[in-house]
Amino acid sequence: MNTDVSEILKRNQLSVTESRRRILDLFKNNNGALAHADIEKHTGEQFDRVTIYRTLQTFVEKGIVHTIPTADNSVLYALCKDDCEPGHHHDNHIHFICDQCGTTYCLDHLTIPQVSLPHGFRETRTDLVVSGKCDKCA
Amino acid sequence: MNTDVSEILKRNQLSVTESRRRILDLFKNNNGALAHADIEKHTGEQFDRVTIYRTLQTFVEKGIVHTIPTADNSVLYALCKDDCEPGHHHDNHIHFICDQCGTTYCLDHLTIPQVSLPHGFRETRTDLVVSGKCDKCA
DNA sequence: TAATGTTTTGCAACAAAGTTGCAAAATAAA
DNA sequence: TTTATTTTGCAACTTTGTTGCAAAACATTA
Repeated sequence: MNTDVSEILKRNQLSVTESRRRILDLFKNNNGALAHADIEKHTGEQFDRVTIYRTLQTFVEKGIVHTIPTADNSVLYALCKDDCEPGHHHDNHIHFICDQCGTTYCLDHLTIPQVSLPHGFRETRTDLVVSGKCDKCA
Repeated sequence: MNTDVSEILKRNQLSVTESRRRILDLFKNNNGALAHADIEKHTGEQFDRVTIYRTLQTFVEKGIVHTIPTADNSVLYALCKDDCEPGHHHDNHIHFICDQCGTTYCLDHLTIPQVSLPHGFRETRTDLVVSGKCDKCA
């Protein structure tokens, strides 16, 4: 599985470092969104805060992960599907955040409906985030 | 117009103070969303940062303003329509944020479409935020 | 309108989140 | 293996938000 993540890094012209491998692995083995703090914990505080910030930023730029805006204003990151490219995300799916357990779900099968904007407005990104209680907490 | 905002404050069982009047007045005369920093500037740094935080929090609790989650993870606040009640917002409209000028529009006439969640998931809040270029910047 | 009780404000101190510059270490290329 | 490039970790800093508490502002009643 480490070979797996190494491949992804190489495909994105990134040098394969331990922090990048570990963090990307975390996303692969965790189908949900992760906050900066989650990553810090799950990696056993092995990496510097700054390194994690920079790694996440790099991943977003390369289209490996995308950010999710939340109502309580914390940044979440989740893996992109394969059709994302550097600088151009295609993550037009709906996100669900459970208020109780905090888990964030990428509802890949639910696409964001087309919004007909007023005249002259041009869309570049749309986020649809639902919060409430997930099936485990309801 | 100050009578106007005083009325709103009283209606919500809030004592009428200068900061509350000034900040609510700002929202009334600015049909768009405001960030904490905007309010600080527009009030000429007359009020303490803490006061502004607390005032905004109070307004959100009372259903006078609502928050808007943004992709770049800054909190925005906008006036609620009249049908909002304490602890229960009805701001199910779409928000548009212009990447260029930073203005946030409440697209009141565009309602958020119903999302059919997976079995067992219960919705309490839905945010749909579109970003791009507004009619003035496009 | 003056006196009283309650609420709100501003200050200080703190906590959390994120950024930047730079030398040392790790990775890639030769 | 050596050299060049990239990434990391540290330190210091900025920005954003929170909390406790005394002083000031507000609301209430007489």
